[in-house]
Amino acid sequence: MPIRVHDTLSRSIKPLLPKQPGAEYGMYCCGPTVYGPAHIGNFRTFLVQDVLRRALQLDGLAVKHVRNITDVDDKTIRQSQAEKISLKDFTAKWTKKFHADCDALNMLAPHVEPSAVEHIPHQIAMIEKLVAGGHAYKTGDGSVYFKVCSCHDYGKLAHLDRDSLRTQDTNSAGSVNDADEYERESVSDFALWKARKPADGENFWPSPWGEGRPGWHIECSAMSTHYLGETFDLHGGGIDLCFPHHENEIAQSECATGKKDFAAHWFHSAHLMVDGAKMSKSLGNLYTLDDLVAKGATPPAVRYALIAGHYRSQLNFTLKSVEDAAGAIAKIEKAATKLLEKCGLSPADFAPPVVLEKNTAWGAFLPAWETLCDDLNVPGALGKIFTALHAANDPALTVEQARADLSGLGKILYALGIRLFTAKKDAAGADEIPTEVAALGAKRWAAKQAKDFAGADAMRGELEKLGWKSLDRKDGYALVKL
RNA sequence: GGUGCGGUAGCCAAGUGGUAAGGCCCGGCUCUGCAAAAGCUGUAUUCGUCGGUUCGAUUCCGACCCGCACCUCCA
Repeated sequence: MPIRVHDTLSRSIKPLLPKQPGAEYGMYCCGPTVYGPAHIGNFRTFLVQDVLRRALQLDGLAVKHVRNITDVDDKTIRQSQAEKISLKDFTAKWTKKFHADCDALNMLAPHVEPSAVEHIPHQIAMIEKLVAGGHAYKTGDGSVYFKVCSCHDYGKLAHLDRDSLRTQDTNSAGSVNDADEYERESVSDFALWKARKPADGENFWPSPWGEGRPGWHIECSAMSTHYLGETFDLHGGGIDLCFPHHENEIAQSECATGKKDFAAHWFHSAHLMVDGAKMSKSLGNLYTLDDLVAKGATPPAVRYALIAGHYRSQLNFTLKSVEDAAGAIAKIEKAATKLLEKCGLSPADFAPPVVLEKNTAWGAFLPAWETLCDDLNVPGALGKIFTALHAANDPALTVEQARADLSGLGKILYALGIRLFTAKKDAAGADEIPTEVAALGAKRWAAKQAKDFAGADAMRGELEKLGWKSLDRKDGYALVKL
């Protein structure tokens, strides 16, 4: 059963299938502009794409995931100059940080991660095609603009009316769109190539139109078609990219190639809100992963919190949602541990996707998988996971059923990118029990066995002062850090 | 003004033309010397408001109220 998700172009839910059975499934996602640490809003989008990719792979598709790095624009240039380092060193630094955060959030690396700067020749080649085809023109300063009126179905993605576009003279920020200032023929025309300006410093490249740098939109068109072909399967990004970025990508790509189906499917995810408000620097609610970790959050819990809402709905992110997520993960771990015990396995054996027998079984987790396949309904799937987990706790469950359930759980958690038992591994070193604590624990246990409850309780108080507590069972106890 | 989305329990969040998944929190029970942990279990006569269609609507239609996003380089 193919995975079905919403397509922005047709405004409908469509199955995700390669053009021919067995063919590679090409998905292109607009990546980050590396001028600082990415914030959790960026990661929500990348995380949703990561879940989609994992699900597609689990469904048997040969996915080729391409996600670019935008490493030249006003912000990267301005910041690198401010720090007095080269653009290359500057963007390398933040690309590295981005990768580290992605790893922490358990995101699969894209198969190809092209840099915009390294693909300037491809961009120039595409611009040349557009100029030759009458879709672009050079202005007096050596810039090149895309001629929007040469593209008859411009606006088809965002469903915008071209006439209103051309007459619009202010943007949402209230600033005036002055066509004359840029020598543009129309305010809706956009830059393909930006002529070199003094403020660019050393950051310019040669082109048939003179020195300069590429416009933002052309980067993605050139890189996506270079790695995935002139028409490919799916293009994704945050909903804000729908217009103008994706609209412009469609226009320039289809005008350059002459083909009308640049991307077969447009996959957009809704924005993240923080504490009920739009994220913004001025509100001080623009969290990075490091910010959250500093507040005590763990990356797995952040991942869970960020994917726990449906991708087409705005998600209101709060610190409490991360705490709730940590509790939910712990609950899954407990139930998984029981299943593992039933099968005679240990948490160390659980590495999604769990390979048991042929690993084809879904067990009680089939409903969760089916829900995920239905427009990537992560919150619905999570609900079905917990329902299945309750059922799996039934003492009457056979080992055979437990193994099937474990296989299904491993697969659905793989799709969601939720790793279990990571905290224990990390804490193994940190939780080393100091000898005095161990001695005190043993003494308390002995007192308790001797029914000296007052003494035992007193020693429990001492343990707590040392930051430890004793979890007693019938046959023994375990010391854990508070 | 244009385009689009949403209002479901204390919080978060699915879903369906036939009388509301799940998570967090909270309550109860079991277990326990007491706790903790763990397991079980309980909590929306109700799904923004008002109409309409229907045997029946939270789910379809209309109106309204409220909130949100995008509208030229923000994921």
